[in-house]
Amino acid sequence: MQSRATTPRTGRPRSAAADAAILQATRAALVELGWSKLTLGDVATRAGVAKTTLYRRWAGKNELVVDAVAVLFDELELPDRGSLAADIEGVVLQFAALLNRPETATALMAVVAESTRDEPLRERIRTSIVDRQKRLVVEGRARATARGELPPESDPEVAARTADLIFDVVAGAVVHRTLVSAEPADEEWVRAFTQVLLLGLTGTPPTP
Amino acid sequence: MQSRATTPRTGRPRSAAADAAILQATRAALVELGWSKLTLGDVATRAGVAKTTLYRRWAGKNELVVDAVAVLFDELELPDRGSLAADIEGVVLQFAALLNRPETATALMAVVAESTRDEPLRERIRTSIVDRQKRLVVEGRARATARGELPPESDPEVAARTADLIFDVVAGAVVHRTLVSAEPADEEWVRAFTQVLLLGLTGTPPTP
Amino acid sequence: MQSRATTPRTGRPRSAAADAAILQATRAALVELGWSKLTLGDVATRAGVAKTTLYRRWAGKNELVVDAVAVLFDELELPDRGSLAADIEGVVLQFAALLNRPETATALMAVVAESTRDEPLRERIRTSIVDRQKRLVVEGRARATARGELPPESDPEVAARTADLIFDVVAGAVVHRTLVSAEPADEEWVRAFTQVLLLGLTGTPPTP
Amino acid sequence: MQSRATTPRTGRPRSAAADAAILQATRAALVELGWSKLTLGDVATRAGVAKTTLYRRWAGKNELVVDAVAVLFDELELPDRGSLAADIEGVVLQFAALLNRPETATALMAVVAESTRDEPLRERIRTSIVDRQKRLVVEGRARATARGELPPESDPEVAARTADLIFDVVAGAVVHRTLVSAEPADEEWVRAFTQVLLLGLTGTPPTP
DNA sequence: TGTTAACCGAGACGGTACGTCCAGTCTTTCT
DNA sequence: AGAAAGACTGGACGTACCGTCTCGGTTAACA
Repeated sequence: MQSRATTPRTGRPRSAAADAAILQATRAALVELGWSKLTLGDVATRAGVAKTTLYRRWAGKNELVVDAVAVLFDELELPDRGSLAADIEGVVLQFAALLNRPETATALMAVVAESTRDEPLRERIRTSIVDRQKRLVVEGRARATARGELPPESDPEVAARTADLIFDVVAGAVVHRTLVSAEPADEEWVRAFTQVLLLGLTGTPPTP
Repeated sequence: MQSRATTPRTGRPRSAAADAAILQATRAALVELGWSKLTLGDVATRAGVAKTTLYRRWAGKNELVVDAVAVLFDELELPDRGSLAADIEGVVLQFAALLNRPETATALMAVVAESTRDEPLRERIRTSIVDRQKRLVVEGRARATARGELPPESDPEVAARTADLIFDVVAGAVVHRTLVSAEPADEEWVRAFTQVLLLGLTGTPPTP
Repeated sequence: MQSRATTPRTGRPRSAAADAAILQATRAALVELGWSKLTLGDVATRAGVAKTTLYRRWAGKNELVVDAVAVLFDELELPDRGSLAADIEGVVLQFAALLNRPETATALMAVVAESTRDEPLRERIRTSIVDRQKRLVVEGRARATARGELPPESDPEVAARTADLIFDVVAGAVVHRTLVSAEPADEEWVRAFTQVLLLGLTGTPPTP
Repeated sequence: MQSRATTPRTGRPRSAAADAAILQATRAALVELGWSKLTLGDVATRAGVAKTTLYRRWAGKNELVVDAVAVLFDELELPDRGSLAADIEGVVLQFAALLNRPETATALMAVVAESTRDEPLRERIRTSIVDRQKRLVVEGRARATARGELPPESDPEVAARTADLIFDVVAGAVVHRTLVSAEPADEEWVRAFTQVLLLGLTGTPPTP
């Protein structure tokens, strides 16, 4: 979040409680107001903190919101449901549920929009949110390989490229369905999507 | 754009040139400044128009930008390239090129973000942009059916659902690749993506 | 106050009522809070006016206060009391009373302090306040000359220099007595001061 | 660093050098920035001292500036120039020169302005600056009496009142001339002023 | 062919939020 | 216990836009 390299040894240390309170207040404000009506002054007030304290730690609204929202994405898990199809369905449903929370979808899209003009912000999004979730793809793939559902991939570069592709397809489809088409990513849709995806990856339809 | 039902029978009619100038100026401002730094006062100045004139025609920044950007999406075409795989690759590349234009990506994401809190805006996006592009899916499907690449679908509801799914997968994947992963949707990626998609839809890999 | 030369012919004209309300509110705030605790935001609120309106008309606190206070100095008069001594005593007492009003003394000194670093402000003070009051000296002198109490002065430059000197002595003494020495400029003090001044100017003590 | 022999047995003693450095830095900042742009943080930095140290010794900006400026006024002297007129001219010129120094005029006026709302500050100004300079009047008067230029005054209360009046007239006139009228108190003006003052006090014009 | 109503430009209006700066206090470590 | 460093709360600053509201001045359809 902040640089740990520069170790200021003197002076009053920054309040760790303030950080937590600010991120908490940011999420609360996102829920109530949405991205565009969220103001840093209001966040500061909610957190019981002066505006300057907030600006000392984050460069602006975008950076703050990325940090506030990032932690929510770490909740995603990949419980072993016995088959690749079931695993995919499970994680996609979790992801859809996450995007339906009022603080995530609007914030994520807005920040992504800003990031098209702001390279450091894009980098922050990538490291704080995106790359962290690729673990789900890698893990699911490993599990399916162990089960014999997928052939092992020896070339690591091909494996990485495939993982990226899967990630973009899965995350993109869910986001688009939820936000742009504005239709629910419910169980029925998830099942249909999983079937297409699995068939596309393995050439064989999932066995129910 | 505006209601034509109420027919003002007297008085000076609105300048048609102003509309075009404003939309043009909006796109120019988007290119230069991006969504978040675009101001309506600036757009008005660029268009050589009073702010009042602008507000008389659009409710706000979001609505204006949707209209300004919508027309760009109508440029997408589906030239007959002889096979379903080639058709898909062609349109996906067009879409990727469109998202790489500086005025589209940032504007689209920002407006989508706003729309999560603004039902009329969501509706406007859907009618002005999203639904208009589903024609590409429907047309491509019909062409592939005629070629015998896809079996005919008798149930119109199933057809619609499948079209929606394809649309979300295609559009979502390209958007996510371009904006979130921030990697180019180049020919190599498009070929890999098309292969997965086609296999997922037909159970058979595309024949080169 | 503002330039009358540039006559903007288009656009909504500035509200004349706003000007009056702002100056009125400024004086009220000076009475309650004094110079240093007066804030432009508070003045705007009191005047029922937006902060921007205030900044559109005045460059800052200093300029506003000069304008707000200047009008008070125009209340000074020189009633004919029959003799030069009585006239001087009368106007000095008025001046002392004016400086005892809570909105004047603190504001005037603060603005003068600022003006030592701000030439345009100094000019504004001079034209809005100082020079306007020299009329009292000139008028009193003319009246005394007509009465035969003072010899006529033919050289206008000498007359001007003498008027300036008298003005500095009178205004300076009263201000210093009131603000720096912080003693009241009461009738007794004024009488003693007038006696010294008159003797200094004419060589003859005032006749009671 | 070694403690000196006189070091108290407990606690670190206050640095005497810090006091001098702070006052020095205050004067330097006044010269560069003027009263209104002088900040205590900046003074502390210039003095190589922590803000805490500064606040431990002075209550605020006003008190600090009074102390920083007071010492300059002690430079005023009353060298014996042989006649009352010459003595007055000498001290008035000194005073005018002092007020022309950039750190004095602005600071003095600002502090006086504040003092109209701050009784302790007024008291501090009086004891630190004003009353200390009345010695000049008293001394000059005694010298003139010894020379026979002024009659001896037996009643001490009358003497005090007269001294106060002279002080207000002299200081006030010079200050007003310099700061408000913003004209130089040069030799010509001082001579004219002295002539009026002396005639006012003695009934006889000064003998050149 | 003149009315006339809706349009147009310009720009001031009341607001809201911004991001910065400074005052004055507090907390930490070092001397 | 005092000092340096620097984070803290709180509040005003002056700016930028927002979306609305007068103004004076067109302009095209109707009478």
